Amino acid sequence: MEERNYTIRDISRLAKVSRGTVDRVIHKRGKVSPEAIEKVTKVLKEINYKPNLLARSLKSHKHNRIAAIIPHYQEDSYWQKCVNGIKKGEEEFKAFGGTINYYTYDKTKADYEQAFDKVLKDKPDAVLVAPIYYRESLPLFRKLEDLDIPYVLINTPIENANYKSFIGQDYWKSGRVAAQLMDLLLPGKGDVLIIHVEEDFENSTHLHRKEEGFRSYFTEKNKNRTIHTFTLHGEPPDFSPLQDAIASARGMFITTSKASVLRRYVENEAIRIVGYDLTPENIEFLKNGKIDMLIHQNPHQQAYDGISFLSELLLYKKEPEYRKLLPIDIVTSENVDCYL
Amino acid sequence: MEERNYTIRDISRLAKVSRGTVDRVIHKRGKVSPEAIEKVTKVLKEINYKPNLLARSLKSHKHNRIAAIIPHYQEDSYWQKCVNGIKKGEEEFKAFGGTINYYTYDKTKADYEQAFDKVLKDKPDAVLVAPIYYRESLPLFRKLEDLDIPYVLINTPIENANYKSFIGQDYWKSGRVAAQLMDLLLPGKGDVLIIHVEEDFENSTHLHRKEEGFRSYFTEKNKNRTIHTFTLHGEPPDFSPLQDAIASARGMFITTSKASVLRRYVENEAIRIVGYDLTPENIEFLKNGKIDMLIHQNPHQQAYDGISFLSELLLYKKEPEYRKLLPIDIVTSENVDCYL
DNA sequence: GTGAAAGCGCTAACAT
DNA sequence: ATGTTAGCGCTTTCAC
Repeated sequence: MEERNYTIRDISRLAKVSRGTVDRVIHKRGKVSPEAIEKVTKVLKEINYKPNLLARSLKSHKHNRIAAIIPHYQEDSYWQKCVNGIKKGEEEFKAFGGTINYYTYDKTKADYEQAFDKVLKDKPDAVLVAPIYYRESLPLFRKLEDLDIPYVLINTPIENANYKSFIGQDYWKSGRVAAQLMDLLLPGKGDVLIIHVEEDFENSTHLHRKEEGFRSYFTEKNKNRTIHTFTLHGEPPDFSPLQDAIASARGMFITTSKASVLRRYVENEAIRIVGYDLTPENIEFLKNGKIDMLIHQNPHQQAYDGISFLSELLLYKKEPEYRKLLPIDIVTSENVDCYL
Repeated sequence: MEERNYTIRDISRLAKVSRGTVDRVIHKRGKVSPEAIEKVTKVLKEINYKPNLLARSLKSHKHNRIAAIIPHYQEDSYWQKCVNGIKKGEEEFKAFGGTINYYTYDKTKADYEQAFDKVLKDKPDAVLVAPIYYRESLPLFRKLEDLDIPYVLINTPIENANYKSFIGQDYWKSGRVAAQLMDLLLPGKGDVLIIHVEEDFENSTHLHRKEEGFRSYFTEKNKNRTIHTFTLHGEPPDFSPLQDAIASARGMFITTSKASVLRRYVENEAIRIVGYDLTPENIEFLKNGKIDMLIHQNPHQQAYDGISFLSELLLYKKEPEYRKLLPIDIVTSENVDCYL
């Protein structure tokens, strides 16, 4: 039981080499004879050496800077929660001598690219990014890679990028979950609408995946429901495309956080609504029964995990999980409070 | 932006005293002249000093030991998950030079007390405990307090104890959630049974609270359903008390992890079942539709958080949250995978 | 009451 | 190729 942790000094004694050599072997910095390498690695294995991370990072104590690139959050409760998660991580990161700089972007591609450029100029030690634009992201990521700056993605996965970690949800599965809930809410039959409220729908792969998941559930279970898809644009959205379909529909699956907006538009009180995200208005409607179910994407946790991963990477050189898929939380009026 | 962190040395220079004096002031260890105290505190305020936690804990590197007191887990998937959570925390804790010792107890009070005694003899630096016995716990906790050993509770809250933190669920609320789900699963009418499978029901306050929450939902919503409660004993449980009620019941709420056991007993395939915990058999039945919904108590997270809290307390003297209530996760066949 | 100095474990620069 | 050593920031012991 008395398993004191071995130190570099212990290893050097056991392997009968100097501390410097041990360090060189551990970090593969070369200039070591094969025999020495062998002796040291042997000891390393035998004792199952775990370096003292505290000491390691104390030594290399440079003032680490993380850049966080996220959409403007002042008027957006989803991204506000994300910022809260970052702030929570920042607290801890600060105590170890780091800082986080925020680079927010207006929801336009140009602004996104501009924010990114600023980051590239500032050369931080690591980057956390919520990249809502797919196509535009890849070339920007390449630049980070050229500068050897590690980066972590949250919320939106971008394929073919060499990020250290992606933290978010399996969107296809979340669509399946939504379908199951809808099915439960509408026993028997009843038409359902899938509604995307998003300007740049083509470029929003995650919404496509939600829809695919949703439809796959009914296909697989051989439930024949009529399902129509609509994409709405504008702020506030132009509802006219819905006009005809809404009369016969008994349920709506809203793939963005706009469930409450649709709820206000639709007069039929009995229509069942499943949506995403715990925005204040969504919560209000959930509590008074006007929205039935919400799926929680946990922006707070995503951001916090992202910062944690990066701090551990910078401080202790600990490699993060490549993909962290957060659970697909089902939220009702009864359990909503514990997700806030 | 160039906010380098100040060090003790900086402060000593600014206040024109020695590093030792600065340290004595910071830690209020006395033997300092009033003038020195004043000079130092003034500087401290001006620069908003944040000690480098890394260095602090590197120095005071005593080999920290945490004791984990939990029920035997070899044949119990719930407590196995708890152990996994501890193990995950242990990984990190080890890297900072700590160890965790396990003290498991057979599900009897005597064994619980015995395990506790062993802990008291070993005098660890901190204790994580899952105290399934209410009445027996308090005097044992007092002994920890006498020894000034901080302890954290998971799973079961014990009132009037001076624990550093409780991590678990709001059981009353989880009963409410179960009720809402049951209501959704049984549109309109249908009798429901509440079933406790527990030897020492009287001493299990958390089960009472689940029942209260469950009933309160229906009362509050003015849904008049017939609800009967049964408590089963024995291993395997003696089902005879159920015999009469089961024929007319359309739903069962099982307050422990034994949903699958009841599922196997009841012949009526159509009966709706809401239970707790992701045991392998529960998961199997959930996936093939024989159980409808499960509530996840997240033992893994509870344990992990508990260890994290204690390590941070020991390493950095960081006080944990007094109560951390984990979300009441609703689990269905579609989202179960992301909770595993 | 105060200051000087050693040392926690690891890293990297500098000798050899 | 290998060994030695200074030093990261903090704490604590030991002189004074």
